[in-house]
Amino acid sequence: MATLESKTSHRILVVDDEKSISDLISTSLRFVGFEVRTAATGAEALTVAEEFKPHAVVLDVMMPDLDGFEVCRQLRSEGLNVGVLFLTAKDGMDDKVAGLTIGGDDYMTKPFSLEELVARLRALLRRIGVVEIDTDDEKIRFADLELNEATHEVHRAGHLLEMSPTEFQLLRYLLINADRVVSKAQILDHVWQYDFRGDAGIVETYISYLRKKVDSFDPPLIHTVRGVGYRLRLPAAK
Amino acid sequence: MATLESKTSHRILVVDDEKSISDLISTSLRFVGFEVRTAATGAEALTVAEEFKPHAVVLDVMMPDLDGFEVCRQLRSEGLNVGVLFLTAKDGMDDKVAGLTIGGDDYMTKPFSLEELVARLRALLRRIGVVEIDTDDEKIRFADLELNEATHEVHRAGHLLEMSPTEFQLLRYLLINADRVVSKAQILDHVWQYDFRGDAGIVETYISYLRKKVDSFDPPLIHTVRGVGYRLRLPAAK
DNA sequence: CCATATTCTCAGCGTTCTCACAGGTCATGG
DNA sequence: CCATGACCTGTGAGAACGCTGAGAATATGG
Repeated sequence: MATLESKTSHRILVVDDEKSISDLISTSLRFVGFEVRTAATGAEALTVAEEFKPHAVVLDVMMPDLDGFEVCRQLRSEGLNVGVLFLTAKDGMDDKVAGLTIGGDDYMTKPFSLEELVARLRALLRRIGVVEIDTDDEKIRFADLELNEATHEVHRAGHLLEMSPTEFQLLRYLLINADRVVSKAQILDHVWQYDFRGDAGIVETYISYLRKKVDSFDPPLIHTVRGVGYRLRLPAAK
Repeated sequence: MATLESKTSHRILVVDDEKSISDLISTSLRFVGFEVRTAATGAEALTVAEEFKPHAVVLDVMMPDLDGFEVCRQLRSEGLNVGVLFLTAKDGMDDKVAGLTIGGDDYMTKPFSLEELVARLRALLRRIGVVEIDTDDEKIRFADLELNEATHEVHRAGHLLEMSPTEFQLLRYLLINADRVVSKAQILDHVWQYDFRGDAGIVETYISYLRKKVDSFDPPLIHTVRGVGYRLRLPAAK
């Protein structure tokens, strides 16, 4: 309930020549409440942007016509106050990947997880000033559990918990969906990189890791819903 | 972030014939809160300045039509109380420019780092008297660590620490972003010269250098957030 | 021009993380 | 109560990550 974005939905332009990628991204972004438009080429991106006036652009660096940098430059020169989240291929061309974090911009390497994409995009909108700066926005809380995006810290009952990157992402996903059941498949789709081809059993392993850390305090917050998935909740006993 | 200048934003005119450079600069300056206008030629600079009335000008010395000195001269003859930060190519004419810094002006050689650009520009505005002189403005503090912009000195627990230029800049960047995680990519983009094409591993090396100096005292302040970046923090976060 | 400081690359090393697997435990339906 | 499938968790291999020393390359300042 807390995370329903019923208020102003922000406009995001997704630019990638691989349809499977831009579909994946746009579906996810729409689901979390953004208004999304897509473009498959740099030229198309500029055309669409002019009319759509996006608050942020998710932009593949490697594209057939104009590369991401050029598109970014032209967007900016049109005076749009737009944030850019660059997507770059992991392998090779590390040399061209310089200067992507100037201004409020950011970048991610493919493949990424959808959770991280959304988190980074929100952080970017916050920095750009599109969304009002509420310092609490950087924290997600549930009961006495608190996750801080800016410092990457997790506290439970005042104690600092050490978390690996994957544990952190998994916990964030559970927190965002607090009180709701999320299936292992959902978790896999959102928290793991989209090209992950392993067993869903990995989720059980990580839930186990999380429990050792998060639920070493009372009451336990991570609950199994047998046959369905997992759910973050407080014991009904009040 | 902590560096949002919500108060009076100062007007900066950026003059460079290379679009990629003026884009880079203006993006950075806008992000840290300045109001920016750009010009691609000396003639255009004069026109824009007349109407824009900038507090300071970032001015490339080498330009197709009028050179930076001539532009500067004409700006001054119009009675504008304007500070000038010259940009010069690495080779030659350093001495020619050096003479111009006797006023409130300053100069930097290309390529430069964005951190340094912003720091120099702020110092210049302070000297020019555009921004009120607050001696505290020249120091950045975190715990018992103090970095002085004016004297370029760093103290920890009362001890003076010797720092190389890069170490100083890196520490400043960490201090500005105290308590929040900064990635190696961010550090590279802000602290290193914009044409640096090396590995991000260099950041690890410099963090190591910094630790030997800054964290030879207790408690350690520079912390690694594995898989994400680095963070300046007090362990006091119980 | 030399001495020194600084920047940067690289590779070895230890640590942490990811993930598969497998045997144990538990809830549920018969 | 048992059988069954779902879930839990310890173990360990391999990979990824980060730290640091050594030394080459470069800049700096007398």
